[in-house]
Amino acid sequence: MKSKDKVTIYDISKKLNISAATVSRALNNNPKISEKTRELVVKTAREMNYKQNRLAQALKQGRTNNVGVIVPYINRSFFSSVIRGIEEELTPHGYHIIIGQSHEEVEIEAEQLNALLNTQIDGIFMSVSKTTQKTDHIKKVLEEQTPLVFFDRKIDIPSVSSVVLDDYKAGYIATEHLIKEGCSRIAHLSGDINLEIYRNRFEGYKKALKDYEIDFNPEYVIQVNSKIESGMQAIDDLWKLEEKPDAIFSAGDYAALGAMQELRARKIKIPQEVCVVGFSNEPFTKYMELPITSMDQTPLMMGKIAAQVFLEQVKETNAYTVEKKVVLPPELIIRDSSNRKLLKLSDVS
Amino acid sequence: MKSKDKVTIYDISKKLNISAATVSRALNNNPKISEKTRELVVKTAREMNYKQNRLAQALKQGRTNNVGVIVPYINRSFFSSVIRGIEEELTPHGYHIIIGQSHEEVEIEAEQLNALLNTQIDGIFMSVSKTTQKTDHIKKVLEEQTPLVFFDRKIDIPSVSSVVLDDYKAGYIATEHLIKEGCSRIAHLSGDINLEIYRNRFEGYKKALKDYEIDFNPEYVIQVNSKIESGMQAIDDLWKLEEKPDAIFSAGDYAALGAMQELRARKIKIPQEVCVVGFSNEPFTKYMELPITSMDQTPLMMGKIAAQVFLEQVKETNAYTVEKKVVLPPELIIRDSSNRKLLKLSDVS
DNA sequence: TTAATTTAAGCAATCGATTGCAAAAAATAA
DNA sequence: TTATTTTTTGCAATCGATTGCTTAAATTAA
Repeated sequence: MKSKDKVTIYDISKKLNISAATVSRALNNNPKISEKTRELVVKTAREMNYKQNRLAQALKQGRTNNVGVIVPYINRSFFSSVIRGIEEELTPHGYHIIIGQSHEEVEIEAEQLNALLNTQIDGIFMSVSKTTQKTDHIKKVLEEQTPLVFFDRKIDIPSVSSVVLDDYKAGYIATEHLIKEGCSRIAHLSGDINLEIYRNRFEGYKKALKDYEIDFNPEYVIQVNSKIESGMQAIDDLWKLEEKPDAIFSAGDYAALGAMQELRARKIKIPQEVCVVGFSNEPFTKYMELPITSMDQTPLMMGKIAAQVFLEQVKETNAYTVEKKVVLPPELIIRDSSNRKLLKLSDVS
Repeated sequence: MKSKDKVTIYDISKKLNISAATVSRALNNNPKISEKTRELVVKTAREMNYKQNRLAQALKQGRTNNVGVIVPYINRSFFSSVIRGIEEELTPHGYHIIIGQSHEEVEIEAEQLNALLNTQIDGIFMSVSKTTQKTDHIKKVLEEQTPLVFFDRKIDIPSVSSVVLDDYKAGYIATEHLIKEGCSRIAHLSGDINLEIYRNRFEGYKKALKDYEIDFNPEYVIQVNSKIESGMQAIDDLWKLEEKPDAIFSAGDYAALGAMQELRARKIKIPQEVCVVGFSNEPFTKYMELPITSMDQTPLMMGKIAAQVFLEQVKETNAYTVEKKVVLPPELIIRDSSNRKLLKLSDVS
């Protein structure tokens, strides 16, 4: 597994009795090289099966054309879709993507970040972990002058760009939708309040209640994680209340699913008695027999835009870092779990 | 975004009035360096916030500690889980993963492969695209002496290791399960026969029929893709037959889902009238109200084992390439869509 | 105290490609 | 034909870390 007898520009230069500098220039279409030699070099390079060593080039030029992406887990529909978006936008520009998972642990996140910086990547995309409170490890990235773009889960640091969903609006829209479906006792299954995104969804929820003059009831707010069980537990808790909710707005699809399963187990009809709205538009929400209304976060788009922000940033060569904060509009995908109107129309089944 | 005033070993050597060689050795725990100087260097390095430039190191040592992974799409539960497995196994060894998508196009696959080779990765993991027939671009990897490990979708090339599922057995088990549930007219929704995995599943299906003395009926075999619609279409076609099937074994979960939706639309009871078995154990199969029986491919495990095979391969320094073919056992996850027994027991709902 | 041996540290080449500056070659003008 | 300008090409340094070989320093033996 060693001694890869790689062809270098020196091999080509020796064969043609010219200097390596000329070979390099010829291959890079430097105008100072005559057409004849260029063609000769290119032809010979092909014949000798020459492959440029991007490592050496990177060392000399100071750029690797690699970018790093750090997410909590890559096998989550949302994150892998964002990565796909980034990849599709960046590949045409010659970039490659190196991925790392933080496993929602800030320590691992810091390690991964450090390792990526060592590797001399040209930029970093990241969605912070739930446990990320301190920002020291992230500030180190900035000290290195490495462009950083947050997506979805950001931390507010001056001069750092980000692409996020308008979670406040999303919370508002979801709640408003439920209100318009005739619900008034709307419970909210919130995510970890440590994360800005969940705070915003919660705030949007409260604002909608206020705008429609519905009293906010703190008992209707339950904190859940992204496990199905926590959604079931939430229903268990809520149904101990005097006044049971008539709608659930969950900040996550898995909790929404758990809630629905528990509701069904209790023979509570969805959406007739209780409407349910989830968040993330995970693939399964669509495929259920009773498809779940959910908030789409347009992950592909998010990835592409994050990539564009990065590209702009590296283009602005000498410029001061331009902070760019992109906020994407959420899109509520209304499905049966909260669609009473549809039910009345097509009362087939 | 330029002039990253990076600290190098030369900066450290200047500050301490020693040579860069000594600094390098000290940082690498070379025994030829005295304890005093080692400590001094390490301490100073930390103070100066020195970060090793892995690019320069890689250039010198001829290894980058980067490996490439090429999959059709990364935002598919199966593939992203395999990648996660590879990542978890390789990160402790200091490796990083660079990913690329082929979009199921052999041309893109070849480009990605080429780009990765340029980047000087230390190895490649790949799952070939559906359109991959020629293997020229893959043989180039071998010429470069770069370790290659196929996972799931492989191509038979001598001396190349692979980690795959025992698809033949999987096909057999799934079919046998259906037979034992009392089904005898078992249809098979097959994937693209160009891929070995689908051929094997099909063969396993046929063998099970044979072993249980059920006549193979070619009319019961329909080729589908991984779209829900093709599963619906398949039912449409099958239900035009004189003798309708009483079971569906789909080589993919999405087609299975489509089939179930179409069956339900036709008021055909699952599993009473028709049993359904899918393949891949996509997350949604579990979350359905009528959960779908599916074949688990243990993707995390597959990724980890592929990584182990790679690690062994690079460890065997001078050895001839050792071809290693790992075949993982499939695991049938039996759920309601094919579980008539359960139905009789707990006839609650 | 001097010679022999061990230990620590430095010199300089190397990995492969790039690029400013200088030199050579070719083309043009005088 | 010679001087001048323009094109081409080459020299050598550079990016940052590593390592074989050599030299210097420290330690031990004589």
